[in-house]
Amino acid sequence: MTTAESTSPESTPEASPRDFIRTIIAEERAAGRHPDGVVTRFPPEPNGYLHIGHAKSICLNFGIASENTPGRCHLRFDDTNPTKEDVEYEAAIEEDIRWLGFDWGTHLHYASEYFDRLYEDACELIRRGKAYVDSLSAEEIRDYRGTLKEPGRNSPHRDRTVEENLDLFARMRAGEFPDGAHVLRAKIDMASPNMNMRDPALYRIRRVPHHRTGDAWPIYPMYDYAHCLSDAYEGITHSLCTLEFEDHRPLYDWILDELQTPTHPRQIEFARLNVSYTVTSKRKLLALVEEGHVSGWDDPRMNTIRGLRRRGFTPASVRRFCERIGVAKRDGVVDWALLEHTLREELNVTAPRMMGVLRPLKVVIENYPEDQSEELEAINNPEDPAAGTRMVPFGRELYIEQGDFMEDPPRKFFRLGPGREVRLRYAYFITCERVIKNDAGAVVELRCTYDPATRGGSAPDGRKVKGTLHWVAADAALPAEVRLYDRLFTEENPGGGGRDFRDAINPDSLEVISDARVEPALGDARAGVAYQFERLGYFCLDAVDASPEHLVFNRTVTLRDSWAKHAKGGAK
RNA sequence: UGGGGAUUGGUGUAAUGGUAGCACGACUGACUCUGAAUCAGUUAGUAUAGGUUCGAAUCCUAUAUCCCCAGCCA
Repeated sequence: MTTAESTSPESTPEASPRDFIRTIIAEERAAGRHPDGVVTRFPPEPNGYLHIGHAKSICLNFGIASENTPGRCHLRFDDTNPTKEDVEYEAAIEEDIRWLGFDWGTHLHYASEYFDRLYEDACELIRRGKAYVDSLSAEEIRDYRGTLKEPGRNSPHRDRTVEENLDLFARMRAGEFPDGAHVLRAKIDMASPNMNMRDPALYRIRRVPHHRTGDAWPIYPMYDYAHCLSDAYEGITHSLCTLEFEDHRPLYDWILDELQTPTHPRQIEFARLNVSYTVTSKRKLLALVEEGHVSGWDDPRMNTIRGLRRRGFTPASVRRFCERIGVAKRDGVVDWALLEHTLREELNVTAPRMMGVLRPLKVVIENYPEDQSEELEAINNPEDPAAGTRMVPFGRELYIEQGDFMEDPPRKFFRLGPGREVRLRYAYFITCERVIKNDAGAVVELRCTYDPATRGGSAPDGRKVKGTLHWVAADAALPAEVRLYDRLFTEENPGGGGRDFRDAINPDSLEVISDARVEPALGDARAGVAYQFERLGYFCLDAVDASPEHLVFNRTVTLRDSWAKHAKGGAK
């Protein structure tokens, strides 16, 4: 249903395409192509968990499909190698994609569901004289392939007759041969400058059960053969993949052309996502898990979708991030800070404010009546009046942040110090009168006075204080464990320059604070909900380790902190 | 001269022969009951060398640099 393209100037149907792929598609559609809609696919191999890099591809494929009605995006598991894959990963992958906010409807597919069809098409290729069974060993095939600069040589088995090939291939399929005895190869050109065209393998013998097809097959198709045909079978119009497959496109097209498939999807390549201070390679991610550098695939420091989720990132912030980074063909590294930015951007307007003290320093208000306590009203979210207010208990004994007091403060320090007056947020102005230290000379308690007239946080006489501190009432506050996460690597490109990425692992990527105190309202915190601990950052209840008796909060991301920068100076 | 791809501020990304723009970051300042947010501003770019043109990030020529390819992995 091609819409009549109006040439009238007022017809600006949609925003212009955001990237070169969308531009290509828009041009094709303007030319009347894809009348039945644009069909894309996300084709993970079920051999690992999804990470932030996959999120880019997911957002791209599902995004383009939804923008090009009546488009659709399939989820297809590329399960052609049973020695590496497992159902365990499939459920996790589906869950992660759904969490990100995408839906493939009824289009859940598996390359393995096409095994019969793929086999028939392979026979057809043989009949057309375009494929042959080779009986060279793997080493011999490698040897015959030549090198990047030298052409390969034809296999001695290259000229077997169609009948002979058909018979051998049928017997491969029947399970007559051991692994490695034969391989089905495309007959293309052993002298091609493109290594992928030097008679690539199409099928190999693998006498292992497949997690979906069981013992039905002793032979399995290779990626290059299965992928393009799966795309064609499903009516995919655009097969979007990463740059390293650019060299495979001639083969992708060759197979579809030789088989004269009814449709011929267009493969378009784009640059994979790299994010600074992280790794996005299955091998490295797996090593982090298996070698115990992290607690698992969902460790909040991992850039896996599950890791980000447990850490407290939101689906919308990840999607927004993927929009911001764009899609192009240039290899690059995106700042991790951009992901943090999109997260803060969202959480700032959605997250309820709370108060929590990470490193408690006791404060006694000497002129506050013994045995008195009260509740003070606090705003839940200044960015969202509809979020309302809550009551926070206050008393004679409080905890403030150790870092909010300095015995000998520098000029620009706005917080508490001997003789200084500050505001306790939503409570009172207090003045530090005395400092109590332990035998080691460490400050363990502050004796302060408060001004009853400043109840609520403002002074009737109009006097100002420079600093406002967060606090909790000593007896009403809840104990909590808080996990402070920092980047997992100390280098922008871990393992760059040929070094081992393990050498760049940040030994301080996790700091556990076991005796933090949080305001009582946090006792009702639920996993998956982000809270802003005022002046500290965004936190969420840990979905795995927290319980009603033992609160555990993950710090998702800190608030921007211009004081910390100023104070640290040139520190790293 | 194996083949393929890429090159725009610190980072990512627009501009397809006509004002090099946007975002992140960094830095200033204003405001502030979060040193947050918000607001205002500053910073900084077409890899190099030629050429075509009234005019070049864009077209042409050469050069440089980086990435990918020699799995019976995807």
